[in-house]
Amino acid sequence: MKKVISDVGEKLRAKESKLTTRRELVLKVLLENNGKHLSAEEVYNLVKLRAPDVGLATVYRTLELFQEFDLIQTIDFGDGRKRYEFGPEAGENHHHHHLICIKCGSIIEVNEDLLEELENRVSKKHNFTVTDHQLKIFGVCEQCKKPK
Amino acid sequence: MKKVISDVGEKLRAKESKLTTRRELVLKVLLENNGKHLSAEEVYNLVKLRAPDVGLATVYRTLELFQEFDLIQTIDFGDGRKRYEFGPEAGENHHHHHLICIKCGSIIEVNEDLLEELENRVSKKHNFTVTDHQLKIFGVCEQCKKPK
DNA sequence: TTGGGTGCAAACGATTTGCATATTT
DNA sequence: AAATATGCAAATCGTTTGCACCCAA
Repeated sequence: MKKVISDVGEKLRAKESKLTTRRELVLKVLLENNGKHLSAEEVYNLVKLRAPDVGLATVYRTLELFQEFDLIQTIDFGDGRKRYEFGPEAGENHHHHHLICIKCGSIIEVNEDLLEELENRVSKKHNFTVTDHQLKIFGVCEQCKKPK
Repeated sequence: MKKVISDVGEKLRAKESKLTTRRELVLKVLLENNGKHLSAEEVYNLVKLRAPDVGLATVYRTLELFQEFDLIQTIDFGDGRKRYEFGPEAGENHHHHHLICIKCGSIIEVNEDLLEELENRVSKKHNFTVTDHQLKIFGVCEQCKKPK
């Protein structure tokens, strides 16, 4: 993790930005909760545990900054707030998808990427250069199917 | 279109709701602009042309009602507002996907659905019953690739 | 007449912004 | 010192809600 942080530091410095204590904390929180799809407020609360005087605005600004640097990705599960996750590893086409349970709201990550063929077809047909994609699959999860 | 409207009327009446003049106008606007992914405010403005005294709230309430009746679907292109579209034909698994140009923001609809195999795999693996899915493909559209 | 439907304005919740202050180099 | 970062509070923006009035069955 140290490596990630210093790498990020370099990236930021390259564009006259600083990796301040606050920003580093936001980054750590994101790293430590990788896969949890935190909302801005959740990040804020976690950061506040270690730096009780942070402002919510700083968290938002930091998240925006990280997005500009392609360090994090935002996802929208349709619950009215954006969620943030670290990665995907820069440049990689390392997509993962989400199963969203319409009963309990839980999110399951799926790491298979079977969209290549579809993408190829589509990009030929429409002369569209694909850079990214997002797939959300809605349904009912294992837990919610169990009879009680 | 008349048929659609009267069908909708029946559907609503079946659950002690009424297809009022206002609601019919909202429905017409949606039908006439099928494929345009209107936002609530856009619908509102179009309805206001024919009924200058509508309230924005009514439009929101109507859109919500139509959703409950599965008449329309909402999509979120990540621009901070929900967008609405008529269909898909009730019950059908008639999904279509969207190509979103990251330069000009235009949306291209794709009517192929090649996700079945992926869905099958995923639902077996996670014991997840799929009810719906949403695919957004980001990239650069034909227009935006043209040198000027 | 009775219950839903509607407009208006106020309320909301997530996010953004202005500004004066604090921090980093 | 110069420039960026930050906290706070106020502002925004899309959307929702409370309420008094309106309308259709």
